[in-house]
Amino acid sequence: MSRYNAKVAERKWQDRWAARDSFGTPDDESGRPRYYVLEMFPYPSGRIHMGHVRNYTMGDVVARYKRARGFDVLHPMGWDAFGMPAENAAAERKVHPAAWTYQNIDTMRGQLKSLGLAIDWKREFATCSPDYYRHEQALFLAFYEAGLVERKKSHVNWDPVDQTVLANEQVIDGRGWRSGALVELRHLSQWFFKITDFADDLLAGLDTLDRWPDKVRIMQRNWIGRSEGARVHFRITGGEGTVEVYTTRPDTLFGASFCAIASDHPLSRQLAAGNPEVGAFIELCHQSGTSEEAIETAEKLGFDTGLRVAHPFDESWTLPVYIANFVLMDYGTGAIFGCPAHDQRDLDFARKYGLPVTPVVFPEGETPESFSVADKAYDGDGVLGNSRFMDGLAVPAAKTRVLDELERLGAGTREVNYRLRDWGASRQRYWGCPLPAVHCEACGVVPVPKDQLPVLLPDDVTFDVPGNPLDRHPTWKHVDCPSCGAPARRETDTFDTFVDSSWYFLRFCGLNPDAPLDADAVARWMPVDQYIGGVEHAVLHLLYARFFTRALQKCGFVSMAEPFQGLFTQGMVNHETYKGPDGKWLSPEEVVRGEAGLATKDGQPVTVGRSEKMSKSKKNTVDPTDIIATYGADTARWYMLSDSPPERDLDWSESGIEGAWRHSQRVWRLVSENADALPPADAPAPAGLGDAAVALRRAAHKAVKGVTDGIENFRFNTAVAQLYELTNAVSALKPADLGDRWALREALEFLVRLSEPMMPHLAEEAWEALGHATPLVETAWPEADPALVVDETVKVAVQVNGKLRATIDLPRDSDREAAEQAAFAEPKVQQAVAGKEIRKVIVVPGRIVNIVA
RNA sequence: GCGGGCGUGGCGGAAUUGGUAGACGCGCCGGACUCAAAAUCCGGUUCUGGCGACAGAGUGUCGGUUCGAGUCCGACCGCCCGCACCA
Repeated sequence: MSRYNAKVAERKWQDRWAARDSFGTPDDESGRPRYYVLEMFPYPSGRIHMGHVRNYTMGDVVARYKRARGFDVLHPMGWDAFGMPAENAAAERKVHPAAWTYQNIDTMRGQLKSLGLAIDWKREFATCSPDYYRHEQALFLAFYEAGLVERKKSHVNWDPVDQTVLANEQVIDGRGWRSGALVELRHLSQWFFKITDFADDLLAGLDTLDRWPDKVRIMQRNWIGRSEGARVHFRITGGEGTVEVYTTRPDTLFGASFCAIASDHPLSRQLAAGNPEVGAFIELCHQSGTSEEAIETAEKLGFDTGLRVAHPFDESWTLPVYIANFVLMDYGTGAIFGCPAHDQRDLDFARKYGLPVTPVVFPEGETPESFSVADKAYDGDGVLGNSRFMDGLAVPAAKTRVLDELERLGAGTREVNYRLRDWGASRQRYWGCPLPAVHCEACGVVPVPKDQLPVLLPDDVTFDVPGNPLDRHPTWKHVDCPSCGAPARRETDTFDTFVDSSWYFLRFCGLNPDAPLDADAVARWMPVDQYIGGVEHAVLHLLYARFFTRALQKCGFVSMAEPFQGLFTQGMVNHETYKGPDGKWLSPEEVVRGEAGLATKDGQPVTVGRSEKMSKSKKNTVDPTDIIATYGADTARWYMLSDSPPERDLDWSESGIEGAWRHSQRVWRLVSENADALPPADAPAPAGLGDAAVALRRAAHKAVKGVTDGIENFRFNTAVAQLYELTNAVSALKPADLGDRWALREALEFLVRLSEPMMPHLAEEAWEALGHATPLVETAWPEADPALVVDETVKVAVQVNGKLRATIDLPRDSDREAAEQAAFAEPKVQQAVAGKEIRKVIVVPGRIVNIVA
């Protein structure tokens, strides 16, 4: 018997699959059902990490399984290749972003191929290739014509020292990551996709996505954030104009004690012009960075403008107007009214600035006399009080009433509002798809005509100074206006990389050289049947891709609105963290397992931290290449699927991977030890199988059902457990006669066939050893015999007052009476009910008998 | 801060969706084989008490619904993810 040599066998089968084009995409009308499985394509960061291995292994299991079930499968791979890290590398290491990116792609392609993935590599592309992004530019022009593109001002993080726009992740505690300077908020004209045009449709579409995780749908629903409320006009007293306030709680208007406007509200800016103190406060507000998180967690600050506004229902009641750092200009009208009694943030604000707190909603049993608010706002249901015409009404009725009243008086209107903002899609960076537009003094903004595409990125750029290399390129931006021919300036913004990933799944259907999409191919393959990726993309990427598909539908490119029929979000790969005596992080290779626990190689004690996402900064990474070199791809794949449920985080452990490796060796041993003694591959079942043979057959057919169900339901860990059980059953049988050996062949063949999606190379090698000339990838999935899947007898639990007292074996179809009788016959049961009155007997056939005494 | 999720033996987890909690794997303990070790094979392994048969407790915490709760409801605690220029 030979030991299984993973290195040799994996190479052999990868070559053989490639030679047979085993994973090519059938593009003819085969009549077979089609299945499109896609994993989120990777950013070519340098090397693959375990998260990639997990993601692509899961997709590969689905792809191989569906192929075995007779589907034509599309399973492609590409590269999300534009983005900031390439520019950072360019600045730090003087390597061109393109060179860096393509080098990384080569490395990572090699690593992925070593995993033996069932991918059609002929469809590979990188989004940074002009062959891809020229089509993206064409799509942009179509969107522009369809009115889905808009230019408007929005704010960015500006680093005043580096003179550059910062991404949110480059802002640390309100300072630029390189310069350390306090960031400023700047307004720039930017390009937007009008995703808000589709807000209602994106919301409604969620209800049709029944193969998406509920949590993702809930997150998207909350992100879109549709709310029904009111726009209320607060007239400025002793001056001109109104403050327009959006609220979802107009019922609490009589509890108002102030109004607050955003720091970049037009009124704030107007006031700043005449008052340097206001200007200084606004500047203070702008020093936290633009992220919502930074704004929301910053200390709540307000500035009393001295302005007062009249209450919409009482001219004589005036409220102060504050500028507040927690009011967002992007949401609603950029102004709120504060009702401290019923909103925690307003309450904190009111306490800080000494503003009145008047409760107007009272929980059941409370009255305006009995109820007061101390340091906790009341945001529950109740009945209105202190509220004039709303007194005595419940909250929903009060809302209707106050809206009617506002509209009657012309003091406000009903308004539906969305939290969702338009998609700001332009970036002041080099390594992205150039935005095909020209700025002309006479004609304004002019899109680049279709026949002048692509707008190519210039190669000769430098990264020695911060800022956008396109902007300071000596010649690139100087062009003639496509409209009037006068000298003009090319747009130097590039696309947000989310644009690239919003249509790549459509491009995979068919690489049409002449157009962005191949309509027939898209119709054939879309929508994606199963999309797999991390939850971190639950909102942005997935929402943008849904928007893009709708926009493409509107422009006539595709016929469907929803790109991803099934979605699965997998967990991260974690690893323990280690620290040496000096408090510095240690990598797993630097740590050895000694007698007294973990230590460094020179005997220093090691502190073991909890398991966290693998990251370079904590040095708790494990390189897949090392694992594949040591154990083989199959073992790595198997471990990725075993133990942890796919949606949950997986803890990488050395002993776990060794367990997986032992299993692969065990399967190989069982096959190679038995192969010679087995009856031929297609021998008919001999008559009169013994008990052991029948028992093994039952185990084998149950495994077929269990593994099939596990894969279908994305419960790969339970599928793996089924295969372990089958392996145990196979190794338990010591064949005594031909019948045993026949059953052994069946069980071994099932084991190998069912293992193929998880460990394809070993399965192929074992299949060949079992005497098969046709590779497994061309062999159908087995069918379980229903008669062998169910047992003849079932174990039924007998409880007395909910406590387990006995278990009884009963024929599968026993009725209630038989179960009850057998239960009472048990001595333990007799003992437990002795001297008690039987009040009730609950029988769940095949499950449980519960005697209530 | 807001939104979403998760929590079960020493560890990763399973539990036909309200019906025997702990499948399967890891680790550990004991045994076989071996001069020895590795590898492999067999047995045991939730906790507490007991030599034992057995008894009791037990799914983050507290409470509730039910004949019956890991599963449903309420409150709390802890951890993780996202927050619009990271991808």
